[in-house]
Amino acid sequence: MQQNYLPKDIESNAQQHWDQQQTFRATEQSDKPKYYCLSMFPYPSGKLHMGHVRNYTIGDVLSRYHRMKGYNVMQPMGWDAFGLPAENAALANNVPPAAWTYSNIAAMKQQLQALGLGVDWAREVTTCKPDYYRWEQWLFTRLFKKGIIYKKTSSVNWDPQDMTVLANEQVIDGRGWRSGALVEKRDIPMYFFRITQYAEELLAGLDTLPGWPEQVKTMQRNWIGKSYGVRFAFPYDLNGKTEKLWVYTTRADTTMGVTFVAVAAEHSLATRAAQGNPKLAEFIEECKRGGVAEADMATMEKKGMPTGINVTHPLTGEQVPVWVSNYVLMGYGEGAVMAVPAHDERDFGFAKKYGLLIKQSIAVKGQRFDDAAWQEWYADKEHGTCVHSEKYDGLTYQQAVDAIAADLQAKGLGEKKVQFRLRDWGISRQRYWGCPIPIIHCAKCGDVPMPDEQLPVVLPENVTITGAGSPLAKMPEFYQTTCPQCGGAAKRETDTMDTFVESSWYYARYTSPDCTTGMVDKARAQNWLPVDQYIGGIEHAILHLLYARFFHKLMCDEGLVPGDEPFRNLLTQGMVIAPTFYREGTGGKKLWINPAEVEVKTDERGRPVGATLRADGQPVVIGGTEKMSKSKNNGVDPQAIIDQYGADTARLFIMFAAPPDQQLEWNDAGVEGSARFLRRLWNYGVKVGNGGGSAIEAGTRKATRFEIHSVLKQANHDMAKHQFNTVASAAMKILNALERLAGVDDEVVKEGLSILLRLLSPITPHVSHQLWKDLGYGNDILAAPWPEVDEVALYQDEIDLVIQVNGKLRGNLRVAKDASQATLQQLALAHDAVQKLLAGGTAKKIIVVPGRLINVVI
RNA sequence: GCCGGGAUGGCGGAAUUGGUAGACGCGCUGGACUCAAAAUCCAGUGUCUGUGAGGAUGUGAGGGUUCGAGUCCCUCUCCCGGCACCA
Repeated sequence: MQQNYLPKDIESNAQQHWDQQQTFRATEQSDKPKYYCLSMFPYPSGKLHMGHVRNYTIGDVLSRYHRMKGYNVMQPMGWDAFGLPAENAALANNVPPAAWTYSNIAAMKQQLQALGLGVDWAREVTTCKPDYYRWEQWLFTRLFKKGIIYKKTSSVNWDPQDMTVLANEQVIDGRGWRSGALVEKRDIPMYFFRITQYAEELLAGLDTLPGWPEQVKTMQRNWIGKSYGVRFAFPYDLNGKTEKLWVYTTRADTTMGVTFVAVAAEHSLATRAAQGNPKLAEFIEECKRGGVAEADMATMEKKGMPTGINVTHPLTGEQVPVWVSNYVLMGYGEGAVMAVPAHDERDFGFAKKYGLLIKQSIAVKGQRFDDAAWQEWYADKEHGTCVHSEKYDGLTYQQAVDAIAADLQAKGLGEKKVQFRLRDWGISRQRYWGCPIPIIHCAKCGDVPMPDEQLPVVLPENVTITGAGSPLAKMPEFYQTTCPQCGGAAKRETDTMDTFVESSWYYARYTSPDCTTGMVDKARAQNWLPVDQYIGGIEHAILHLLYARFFHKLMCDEGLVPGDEPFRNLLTQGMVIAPTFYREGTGGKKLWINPAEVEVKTDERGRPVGATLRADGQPVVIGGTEKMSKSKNNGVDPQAIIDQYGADTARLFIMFAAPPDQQLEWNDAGVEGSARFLRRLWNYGVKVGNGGGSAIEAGTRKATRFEIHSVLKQANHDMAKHQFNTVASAAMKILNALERLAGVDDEVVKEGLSILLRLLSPITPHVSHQLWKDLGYGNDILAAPWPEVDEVALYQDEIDLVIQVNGKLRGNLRVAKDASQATLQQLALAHDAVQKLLAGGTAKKIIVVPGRLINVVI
């Protein structure tokens, strides 16, 4: 046995052992229950970051823990390989996206393997390879024929200088990130998944997922946004014909308070009104400026302009003006809203700004409307009743909605309607590095899906990226083709798919990554699905997880996968954040400095008082602590830690630092502490191996066993709830307890160390593996059972109780375990501290919490 | 703006879910070992006050419920994530 802790040797030995034994190859032939443990696959950016280390360590801890608990574990890994950064890298370094991606994959795979993850690499999936995306294209054609995929126009960010479509991320303060030109909205044709058809199912499915965090389910529910309302029309006259302006509202009870109607700038009525109204046309143009991101739209100053068109209120017959406004979104409902300034905060603000009429139609307990400022109760639908609403006066919310909906229906002008906030999923991207959309445009036959036998449509990999439009659109050899239906000349679609499509079904492909006859091999998919544990960043709470759930339902409809939901249990990990440092450059521009190059000075209490750059010893400014990012240069490279301390230290630190679902602040100092613990563990192992020391006395042995099993009990509880930081702390407590013992030649040491090594092995598998073998516990710790608590060791006949007076701690009391309430009350009253505070008086009340405390109220 | 989270010593965090606030670790202070340093080991470490035993105070701010609140309720502040083309 090595005298010193040498992580490099230990780790390569352990990894070799797992390789040779093919320990992590997962097979379907097993009599154990299956456990499919999946971490969100990485985008191959080139280097592992701390978020990856955290994500994959969590997954590996759960995998190894379940393996020891007797499960047949499958933990796969792959690459979310298509995406925008590859095109950006191509622009910056003049490397084809494919070459860049493949070399990143090779580098990251090596890093992941160095972490010692128990991954079945035989199941590796790479989404940019035709053997993967051909099945995505296959599903696309199926869904296109079924009508689940359809085509319509939609708004994108347009850079008028670079003549290219920009991602929201590439729009900075309303300008293109490279050109600096003001971005415009532009309507282009795109393919959409009809996810709204599954809205009800996606919503209901959330109730079948007790293993998901409540916050994620709440976010998804709100995102789907089911609302019960009324869709109705304001009739108006157009060239002698009666037209209808449709709106949707969840507050039909306030219909009598409508004073205007607002439509989105893209609404057909706005377009029509702008003809012959240059000012309005100009305003609509102005609304088209800026990007399409909702956060920007919603924080914009609310602006509007009258159309000059009046419509008829369907109940009162009054004329109400129609306004165009930037606060109405074309994508939701009808792209038009009835405005009730008295009972909607946004309408109120708008009406105040433009001097529009405000008409109260609801009152809570007779309260009078005051149009000077917005009051909470204006929008109170629980307690309000209709006022100034003619025949509806006195009705409550539900009564008024029912009555008004019925009247509108009788007039043929509306009806109750369930509406979803969820929009159909647009998947066309005007980019190169993505999965080609398998459609051929034929002048005669229209949009023709590729026949199965012609799939895949292979993406050419040797291209030059210019930043202006997709290279595919400039490659006749790619787009010139013939129509599969009529055989005439036709043009291949040059848009690619949203990369969310690839990440929506990879979890299923892992079950049979080699399948050449379909998306998945049904038998193997049936064996492994659903995923038992999914682990990934909280930032994926809505989009990715919703799309993957949607895809599972689509694949289920194709008979490919079992069940309704893909992920039984979900663990959302918090982000890794780090301090930022900078210096002011010319013009106040901040030059960000990596934490690794900075020396932080602290005072004698350890408080940071300043920081200097190691290179020149001159001060730098300490910025905030933020999400690790390239732009703030505060990313910490995990490789440096693995190289210096080994993978076990890196894994232990990241697990010990915080519970997995919590945000984690990176701090190098803690790494040192984790390394120190593993060194201590190793040294203790060496000491036990050598044997010796004084004999352990029976009382000490009993107390130590009590301590170890108490800690184990808590640790097992924490493990079950995925609180790995306290599991690590439990391991430290056990080592502390063992080190306090005078000798090592004792059963309690053998037992304690065996518990400690097994408890630690999911977190620090290499050192645990080596010590387990070296100390003769067995050949492979992974084959050992998970340690269980010996309840006998936990038996005590006396316990400590806390004595409180008026809820404040005043003393302790050692009592027999089964002492009666009366005895305890008596003992408490007799306690010195209680006597002193009672000062001869009597206690008002004595509260006994069994096994915990006695509170004397005086 | 909307939706979802979070805030506990100098720092990361713990608290058996309403019952001893600060486990475990980092840092810091003092000591041992050493020619010295590193490493290691021992002791101390929320704040204020007191020579001391002790006392007071303390979980973002303010209020409330309770014998008892970090935990429950109300109001507020700040920070973080998402907002449909970053992944």
